[in-house]
This record gives sequence, structure tokens and C-alpha cells, in this order.
Amino acid sequence: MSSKKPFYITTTLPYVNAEPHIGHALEYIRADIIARSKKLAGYDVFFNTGTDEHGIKVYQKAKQLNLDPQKYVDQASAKFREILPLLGIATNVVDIQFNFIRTTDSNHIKSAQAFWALVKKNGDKAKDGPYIYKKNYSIKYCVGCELEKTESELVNGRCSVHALQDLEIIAEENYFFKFSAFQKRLLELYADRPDFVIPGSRLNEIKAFVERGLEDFSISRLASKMPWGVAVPDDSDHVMYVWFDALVDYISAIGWPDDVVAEKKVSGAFKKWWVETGGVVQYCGKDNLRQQSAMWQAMLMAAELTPSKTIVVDGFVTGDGGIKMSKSLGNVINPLDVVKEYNADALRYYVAREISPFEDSPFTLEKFKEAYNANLANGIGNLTSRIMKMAEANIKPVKTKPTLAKEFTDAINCYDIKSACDFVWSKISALDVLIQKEEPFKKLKVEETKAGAIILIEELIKGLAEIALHLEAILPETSFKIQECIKLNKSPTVPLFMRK
RNA sequence: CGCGGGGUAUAGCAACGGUAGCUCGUCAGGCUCAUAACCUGAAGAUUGACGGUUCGAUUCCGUCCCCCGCAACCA
Repeated sequence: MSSKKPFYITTTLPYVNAEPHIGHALEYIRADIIARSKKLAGYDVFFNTGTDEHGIKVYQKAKQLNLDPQKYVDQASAKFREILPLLGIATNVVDIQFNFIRTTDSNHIKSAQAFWALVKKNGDKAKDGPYIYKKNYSIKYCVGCELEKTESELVNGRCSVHALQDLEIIAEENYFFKFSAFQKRLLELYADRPDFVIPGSRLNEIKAFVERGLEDFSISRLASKMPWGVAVPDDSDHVMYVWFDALVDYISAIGWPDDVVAEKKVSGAFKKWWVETGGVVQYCGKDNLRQQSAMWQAMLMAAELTPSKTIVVDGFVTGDGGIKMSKSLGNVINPLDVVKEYNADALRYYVAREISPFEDSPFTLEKFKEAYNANLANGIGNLTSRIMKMAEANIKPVKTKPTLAKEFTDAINCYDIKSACDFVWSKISALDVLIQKEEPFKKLKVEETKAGAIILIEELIKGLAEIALHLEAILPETSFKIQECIKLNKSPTVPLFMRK
């Protein structure tokens, strides 16, 4: 049994209706950098991600393709699972327990049903309950799309694809969650924990939203119309609508509720990853702020579980000039294309340092190339070559024991990945300056100064090793290569990053 | 009066009640260990507009203009 402190981080589960895109890559990479940094800082890390696979869009899509829904989601989920190693995500790293959950996994389904049943039970005896109740609900249905439409999908109250057809209003009786009962407790949570949502501007946003008043939301659909979902406990006419299904993954992933029974024992996974960590750190896009920081937290309260630890909210990746990426504008970046042309670390670098940790940022191939040449090829790549060349020819292998810098861990603790990178690159720049100032390459040629030059080169190696240590979190592959060079006292056989 | 973010050098960003910084690009010089790389220096900004508070405002307050998201199931 490890004595290390546990740390639990998760991404939002992407809905498999769409193909993996740059936003998913961004979130994976960010969460991965935090996970690896925590590992470096001595934590035992649980890293969760996966896919959200139920619901009408997936069901319809499978029907269109004439596929069994399960077959369809198997394929769709695999696409997400497969890109993870290509992005350098820690699917197989010591001290990082990686988990890929699918909402169609049988243990997740069991967990979601148990969660529903628990919330129902708690609500039925609560003063402000019931928490789950039935109510008539009218959905807007587009006959052309054969799909239910949400308000945000409508243009002038009509389907954007079938604007000439009137939407059908279909009333059905659904289960609702009594979100409104949790307004006060949510506001208390936000007030008590100023770091609950990062960045602070997003905390203000969700606070303002909750203060305006909450509407109960629908949490089931009629199975007769849409069978592709988790069955509601004790009512086979209904399946769960996304919330009580997908959001529960953050606890089903760590063994809830099975391990709650075992919570009295020390070894329960839920106890370790939820109770001892103070909850999960959740990455999400800014469009998911409400779901993660309000709805899910209210659900946890209803289940009498402690809230998440922190919600870290990403901005969006945009095209040039802050314009939304879209196929018609041709400014969509496919992360796999970037990885193919450069490599995973190059993409990770760009995501970590050139894209704002919390605000929208543009991503263009021009900017990418510029940043790549300046900071990877000319920066860390070139620095490694110049130091190792001198080392290889003049010194014996140096043993180093670099330590993690406080500036770095401080930045990571604030989820400020960009600042953490800035720190590392300031070290890179400092070594370049030092070499120029001290000119060991000149001193080597003169007998009287040679000894001093050798000491200096050993110092440079130590500096490089320190950089490599920090890069384990950001550019794991590159870090490994640098550490190998240092160990073997050899300059890289091929440049770490070829100039483009 | 729905909510939020933003407007700073060519571009992308940072900062802050007290000399407005960084990266890319441009120009000049240096170096030769290194991937035409690296180092030093220079040019380049009435900090969106107008008012207010202040000894002092890019920063705080007010009004306005412009851009961009969100507005209950898109990272």
C-alpha cells in the first residue's frame, strides 16, 4: 500500500456523436499535464476520461447507419480511446492510474441506477424533497430531423435545417430533478470555496447564474421513443436522460457505490480517491460550466456526497482572429494532422504555452509553426544539442538529481500551465545566455581555462537535467530523450525538433 | 435593462494606483559549442472614446463605441 497522497483528475466525457477535435485534445493534454505534474510532485494519481454514449443523437445516428447502437458506440468510443496515446496521454505511466470509462459499461450503468435510487430515497424523506418527481414536459421535435431540438439549436424558433417545417410540440411525462432545492447550498459552496471554480471569472458567472434562480431539469425520456439509455430504477417506461447517467461517471469510475459499503474499511477506492483527495478535479469547456459546477454539485448534495474539489474551465480554441472554427470557413484544425506533421510533444507545447489556460485562444498552423521553430527547434532542441556536443567531447557522464522548482509547482497548483511553462523556458533561455557569456567552447581550447570550462559544462548538464525533469509533465517524450542523452553523455543522433 | 469575456507596438499576449513588459516579425552588431541556430542592442504604444476620483489612472468609478462567446444537455 502506497503512502503517497492521492490526487484525482478527470476530463469531461465527450459525447461520441462528434469526431474527436482540437478541443478534446486540449482538454486531454491539460489534464494530462496536471496529472503528470502531480505525479512528479509525489502524488499517487488517478486520471479518468472516457466517453458519453447514450441519448437520442447517438441512437438516431446508429439508425441512420443501420447499425446496432452498441456497435456504433463501440466504434465511436474507440476513436476517442485511440487518440490518447497519440497525444502522449499517460495511459501507461507508473503512479498514474489511468481509467477510460464508457457510460455503456455495466458497472457504470449499475452505479448510475444506484445514484438515482439514492437521490430518490434521500429526497423522499427530505423536507425540501422529493428530489425526483414526475412532471409533464414538452419537447420541441423536428419531423425533418426526426430529432428533439434544444432551444440553442433553434434559429428564430425553428429548426435551422428544416426552417419551413413547423416544430412539433410533444408533451410527455418525465422525471425531473429538483435542482431548485439546492440554490442556497450551491451559493454557500461558492462562497466557502473561492477556488472551487477556476478561473475566478467563471466562478462569478456561475454564482450569478445560480442567484438568478434555478429551474428543475428533466432527467428521463420515454423508453418507447428513445430506448438508448440507462433504465430508470423501478420504472422500465423511462430511461435516464444524460445528467444522471453521464455525470455520475466521476464516481462510478472510482468504484461508487460498491466501495461505499467498504468505506468503513481503509482500502475502499472511493474513500481513497474521493474522500481523501477532497474530491475530483474536473476539467471542462466553458460551455459545460453549469453542468459541472452547479447541476452535478447539486446532484452530489442530493446524494449526500461531498462536492468535487475543483472545476477548471477551459476557453475555446478558435480560428485566426478569434473566429469560431467551422468547416465552411476551412479553419478547422485536426489535432491528428498536427501530430502527424510534427509530433505529440509539439502539439502539447502549443496547447500548454501558446494557448491561454482559461481564455479563448486562436490556433493557426502559421502560429503553430512559428512557436515550434522558436521554442522547440531553436529553444530546447538546439540547447540540448549544443550542451551535449560539448559534454560528449569533453566530460564524463554526470549524475544528477534535479528537484522540482517551487515556481513550477505553485503554477501547477493554480492550474496555470502557461506560467509553469514560462518558468521552464526561462531556464532554457538562461542556459543559452550563460553559454554565450562564459564561452566554454573558447575556454576549452586554452590549457589554463580548460578545467573551468569542464566544470561549467557539468553545470550546464545539471541545468539541462533540471529542465528535463520539469518537461516530464509537459513534453514527456522529449524529456525522456534528453534524459537518455545525459545518461549516455551523447548528443542526440537526430535533432530533437527538426526545424520546419 | 438576460449573463459573461475582451479592446495595450505589425501581429499574438502580459502587467499594474507610481519608468507600460514579453514572444514573433523588422533593423544593427556579436559569437562559432549548437538545428542558418545562440547572445547583445535598437526602432516601434496619446493602453477603444469621453468624463470622474487621485499628487499621480493603462489600472478604480461612470457613460458610450466596437468585437466575441453564452442564453439549460458542443471541450
